[in-house]
Amino acid sequence: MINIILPDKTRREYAEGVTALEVAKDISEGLARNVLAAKVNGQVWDATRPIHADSDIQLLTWNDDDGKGAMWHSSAHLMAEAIELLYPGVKFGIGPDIENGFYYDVDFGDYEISEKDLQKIEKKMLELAREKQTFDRKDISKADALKYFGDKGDEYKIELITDLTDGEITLYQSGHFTDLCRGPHIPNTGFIKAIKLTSIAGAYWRGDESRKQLTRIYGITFPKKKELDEYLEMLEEAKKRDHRLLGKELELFTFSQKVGQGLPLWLPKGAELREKLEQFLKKVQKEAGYKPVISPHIGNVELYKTSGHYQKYGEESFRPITTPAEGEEFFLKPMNCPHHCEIYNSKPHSYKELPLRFAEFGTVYRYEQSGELHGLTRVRGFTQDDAHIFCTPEQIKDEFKGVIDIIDIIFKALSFNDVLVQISLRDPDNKEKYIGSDENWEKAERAIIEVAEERGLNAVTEYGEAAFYGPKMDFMVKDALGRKWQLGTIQVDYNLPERFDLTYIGSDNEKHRPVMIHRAPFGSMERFVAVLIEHCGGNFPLWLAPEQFIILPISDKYQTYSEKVLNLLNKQNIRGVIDDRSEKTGRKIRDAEMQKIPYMLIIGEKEENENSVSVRKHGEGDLGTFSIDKFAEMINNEVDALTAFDS
RNA sequence: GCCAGCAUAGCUCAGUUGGCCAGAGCAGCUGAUUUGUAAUCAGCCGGUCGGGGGUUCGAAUCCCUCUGCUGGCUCCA
Repeated sequence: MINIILPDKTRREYAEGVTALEVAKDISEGLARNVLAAKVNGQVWDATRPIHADSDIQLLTWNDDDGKGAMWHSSAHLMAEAIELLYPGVKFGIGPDIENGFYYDVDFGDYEISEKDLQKIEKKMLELAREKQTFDRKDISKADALKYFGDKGDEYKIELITDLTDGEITLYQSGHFTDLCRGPHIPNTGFIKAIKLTSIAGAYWRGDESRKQLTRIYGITFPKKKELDEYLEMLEEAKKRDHRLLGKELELFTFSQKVGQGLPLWLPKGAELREKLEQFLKKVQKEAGYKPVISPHIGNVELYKTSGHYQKYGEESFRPITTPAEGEEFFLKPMNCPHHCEIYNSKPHSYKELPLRFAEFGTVYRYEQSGELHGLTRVRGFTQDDAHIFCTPEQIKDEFKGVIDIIDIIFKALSFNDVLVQISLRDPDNKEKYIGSDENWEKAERAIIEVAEERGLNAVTEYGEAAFYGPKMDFMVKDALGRKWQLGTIQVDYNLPERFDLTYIGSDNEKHRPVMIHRAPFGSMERFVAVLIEHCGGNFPLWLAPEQFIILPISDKYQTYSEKVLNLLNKQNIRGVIDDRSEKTGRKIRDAEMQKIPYMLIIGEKEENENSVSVRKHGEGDLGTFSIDKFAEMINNEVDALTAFDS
């Protein structure tokens, strides 16, 4: 007999060789029907795989990420089976589960595969799923595995097996399909009730562009048809919120082939929005003791040789600009920090001045590969809401706190309520990869971890993810559709202070090396605005809306009064316009609704007589009649509610 | 950068197997209308069909090439 311990610490006795599924059945039939896989002593296992020793087990269902993983990984096998039946002789690469579904890389040989084939494969998959094929695990020796795939002519699997250790190789067979796989899998394919193959694309074998390109088919499956429908609806909604589409519709930004790819042009409304964001952050930063600095868009090659960026990126970036007479070389600045280091170096510093915080909305240019460019999220010219904090190692913790406060204020003002944090530390087994003293690293890493704990941040710690120059903390938000976006970042840097020979005079009258902290709460204005557009679907919070209201006069008889209202509101810093077209009110309302303008002020005879406005709220409808002052007060209250912060 | 797909008016899109001056709706302009909570009517303007080259009696349509966009891959100081 062996002991099985469940997550609630209850202990049950079973015969050796019991499976997680049998344990589930013993608890309740209903539970057993939902078990996709299990965790045995922290390791993911097939629900049907025998357990031979005392173990802690956790049953995994569709509600667990690992349960979904097992389901999608199994779906990849199911798809491979369908493909093999439909296109005999194809060869398979790898087919893992991913965050939203799964994919399989396939070498289709001479078959021509396009989007149209996906339906056919889906249909076959559903057919096979109904057969409730089990996934049977088999241990196999390396030699036998090589023989099996050798006979099949599957060179990709052979390459994979070659890198594996004999004794650790397993195959899984489901229906007609046998795959090299470490598992785990769901009990049978019957759990897969709804299937959607979402896209098809090329992918290099093992991500290496010198190797053959395989066809990657992405898909997702669900245990219920309804969940697939919801997922497809979410995709539709995401399409509607695409910032490239809304950017065009709401006239926020554009691109021009003539200006150059990846170089965004901000239109008046987009610029208004961006300026509001910048003004807000500037105000917050001023309160937090930041000093504005300004640096030019190019820098001498020597600057980047000192910073080290030239050695690392000089060859694969924009070519230098050369002066005609002297032949001096300048680079478009890819970062602001080298300039800021020289600002620091412009005079000697005392420990009493630290921390020094230099802030700049600095526009930088990076040569991104053309295939990488995407709307505003990946561009070649963008503006970082950058700042560099020069401080002592002891001050790192407080400075992190200060930056986190700023990030909190900003995320709150923009209703990003779901924030995830990643702490990236150095790889403890590979310390020589990093610059800076052991002591300093330990101090900084400890400070970051402590701050995260004290602030109760929803943080995960990744070892080996730090930059070579220091540990960092990255902020991710989940948008209204649950999609994750990486935004702000805080990074400790021991490298640049060294390279630029930054110093301060300590209380001991000796020279010391400051630590530098890079931080950008938004990340870049371009990327942030893109994420914001998609988060709110173009319905910007009132304080950011390029036009907060639009006046809709019933007829041109009320033009004078409309202008008076406009002036009164403008004086209170409320932004708006008048729609003085000779259109019917219904039409003006429709257009204003489509432009997602927060408030529509309808003005006719009644309003003019009583010095009021009739207010309609975007997406909600008629709010009734307000005096101009009352309306202004309402607007200002709404703005204050989000943008107020404690300094 | 690589693979695949796409590119017709400011926007969204039609344009049969190559064949008469390349079309529609919206936007814009002009006029009429003076309008009360999601589209008033009429007229007009607007395109060397992404650029270049080729095949053909004839190309938006077929071929080559360049540019850009989209989806992936690789990359991201």
